[in-house]
Amino acid sequence: MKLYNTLSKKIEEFVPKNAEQVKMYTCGPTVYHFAHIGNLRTYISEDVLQKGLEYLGYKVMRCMNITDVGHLTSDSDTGEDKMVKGARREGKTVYEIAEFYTNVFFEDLSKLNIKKPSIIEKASDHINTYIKIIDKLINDGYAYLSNGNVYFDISKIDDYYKLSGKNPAELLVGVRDDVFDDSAKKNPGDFVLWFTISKFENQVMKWDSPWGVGYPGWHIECSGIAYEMLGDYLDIHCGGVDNIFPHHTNEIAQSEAFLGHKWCNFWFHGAHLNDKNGKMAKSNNDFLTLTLLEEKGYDPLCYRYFCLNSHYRSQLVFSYEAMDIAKNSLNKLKNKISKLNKDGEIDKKSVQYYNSKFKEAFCNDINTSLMLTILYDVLKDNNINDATKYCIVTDMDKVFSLDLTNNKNSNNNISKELEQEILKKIEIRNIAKKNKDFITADSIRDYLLTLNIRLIDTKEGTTYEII
RNA sequence: GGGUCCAUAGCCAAGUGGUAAGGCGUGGGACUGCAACUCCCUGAUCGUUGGUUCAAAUCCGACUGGGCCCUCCA
Repeated sequence: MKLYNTLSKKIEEFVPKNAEQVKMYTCGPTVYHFAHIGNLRTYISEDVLQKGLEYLGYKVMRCMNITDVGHLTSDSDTGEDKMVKGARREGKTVYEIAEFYTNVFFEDLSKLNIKKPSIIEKASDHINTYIKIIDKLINDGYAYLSNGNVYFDISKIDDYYKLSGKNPAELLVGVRDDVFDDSAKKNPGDFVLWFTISKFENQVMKWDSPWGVGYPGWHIECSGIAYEMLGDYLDIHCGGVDNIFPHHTNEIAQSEAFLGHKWCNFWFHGAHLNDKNGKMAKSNNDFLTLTLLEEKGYDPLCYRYFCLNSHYRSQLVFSYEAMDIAKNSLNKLKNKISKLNKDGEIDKKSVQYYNSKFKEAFCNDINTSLMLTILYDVLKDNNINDATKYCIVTDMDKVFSLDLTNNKNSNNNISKELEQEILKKIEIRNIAKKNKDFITADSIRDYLLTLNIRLIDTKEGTTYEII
């Protein structure tokens, strides 16, 4: 398949080291707050990537970290740990905060039909690995101790800026106001591998290390977990574009210095979700959560559809108008599919034809928009029967994961009592219609609509559907 | 200041040199007591401007307008 690689800035043929298995690493959340829907967009993109690869026949071994420690508001040694900040905000311990938001995160994934990675590791469970790596980096001259912290010396790496494409000579350090120059660093771009207690009095999670009691820097956790769980080589590393610099840049520096060889061939980055004013970020405290969307009447899968309609490398602008469109489109789509007659002989040639079109679109740098178009093409195709269409749709939904064939609002899901009541009302309405008492007839129709039950009048009689 | 990406109909969006996919909406029609649902029909020469080419939305330049990054962030 063809996939854009941030490392080369080109679309390349994706080839895993092992022909059948893909080792995929995904940067997970820092569990100090709710995930916002922009965060979730990246996980949706990664989910489509994983499922698409599986659709092509690969076995995907996917690992994700949960950051529950050592993630500072700033990477210089000022600022405050996010976990500590979250804990103080809510009057809980950092452990409670981590557990609570980890669970909420998994619930969000589940609502969006995102497959949970088979390997999920907490940052705090791999301290020994970080220590082992840092120790070797110091011994090999890549890292140094200064003012109580261990720093990575970026001058020891030839192409440190390769992933980010930045020009070091023109890079301004500390463009942002809240970033301070750390005089303990040899180079302004050096980053912390291990903090000691001397820097933070209020850090709760801390461990003993050869350099004193403290905690790991943010970047080392992904390198450590990936190394321990997936070994010396990665096929693809994923994350949001904001991670390109510095997080992924630093991961490459650490991991390759430690391993002594190239670590990961492919870097996959999802573009951001913006609102009309630009970036949606947690820091402005006014971010949209999946729960909020649900409260406003949007099924989480509408959001998934919304994301699938655009390309993962294009910035996407969120608006309620766009959500309404997605909701409407998905409903219509599901409605059409639910009316397909599943009985009949399946035309294998057509199945194969559309499968290959579908794969082709996926293999073209994950063109989800085109994949959806193919789905619509299938439904419109007059040369194939319903059973064949149903078969193809079911197959495609392995990647889409939009619950296309299982309608939650199916009429089967209502109680017998309600069903009886509806049928009785329909009967009364029929009589009213016969007597040209349209006021009564329409009031029944309107009443049922308030219960999200829509009457459908056909020549054969009146039926209903749950909307 | 440096870097980078983008600009296609009302909205979302595909398109990677040969004369503009798809979805939603809108308008019209069929159906209906009226509607809803469903079905049929319906729209753009691709930000502006130069250039390369037999041929450009697609390549190059300029301009305009945006987004993002430059150690919080998916």
